[in-house]
Amino acid sequence: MDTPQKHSVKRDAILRCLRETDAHPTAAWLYEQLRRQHAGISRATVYRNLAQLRAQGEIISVGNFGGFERFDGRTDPHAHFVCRRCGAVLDVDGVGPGHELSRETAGRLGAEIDGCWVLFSGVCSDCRSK
Amino acid sequence: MDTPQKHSVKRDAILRCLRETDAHPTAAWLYEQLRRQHAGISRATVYRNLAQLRAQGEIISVGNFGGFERFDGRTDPHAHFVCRRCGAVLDVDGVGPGHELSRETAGRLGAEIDGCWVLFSGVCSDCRSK
DNA sequence: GCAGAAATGAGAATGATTCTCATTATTATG
DNA sequence: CATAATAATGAGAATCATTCTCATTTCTGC
Repeated sequence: MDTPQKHSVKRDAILRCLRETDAHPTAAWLYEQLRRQHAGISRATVYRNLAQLRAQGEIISVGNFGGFERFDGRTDPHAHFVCRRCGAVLDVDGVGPGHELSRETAGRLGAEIDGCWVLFSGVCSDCRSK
Repeated sequence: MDTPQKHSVKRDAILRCLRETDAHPTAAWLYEQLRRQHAGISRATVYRNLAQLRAQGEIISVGNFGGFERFDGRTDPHAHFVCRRCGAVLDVDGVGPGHELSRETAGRLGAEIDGCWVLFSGVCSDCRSK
């Protein structure tokens, strides 16, 4: 019951592309990449499939930074760091409210929690040394 | 050295408006509120002053949800919860990587960290009981 | 009061994302 | 294998929150 989807070469390619990088790309970046292998691919296809993959839980959105949504092929719980100078988004492992904290928060709010994002911002190593 | 700004009635009103609510409003919502007290106020003024207040650290942005940026007049460290059904954004206190964890993360990344966001998503109490 | 800096309003411009719709794959079925 | 039903796609138009422009007004220090 998890992936009752029919086959789509484009969607597969988008997912593969997203899993092969840790750059947390934008839709525009993915579009440029996919254009190489799939001449004539449309932006609409990229956006549509990103939305669908996210709805299926195959990918997540890290957030919207500077007007650009950033996607991630990693779906296991992990945090992120965004550099406000160059815009790079880095993975941060071993940080963040785990299931326990989410459960506690859910109880307090009377809400059903199904997602948690932890984001740090600052200036990355590369930008600091410039 | 914190607020070397000159006086601006509009900016003061925006800040006051934002501090009087815990709804984490959008720019559009603030614009509608401010129109009542300040007839003829322009959207540009709202956006410009929000940007300036954020740059000064007087307010923060909770994030961009559904294409709308949500602002918060509370600047002390606290987490948020966003309902993916109704879009409500709620404050969540007593959660989140504190300064210690940020310092640890910063060390690992070689980065300078100056901000941290913790966001939960799910279905809020109100929406669940419907 | 006066000059310079900052703020403002009105509306145009921007640009990422979404939508439309005709066409083309893909799947299920007889 | 046809063939109908469903899903995916491309091209480009449409959306719409946000930003920009620029002429005008307000504020500040002197």
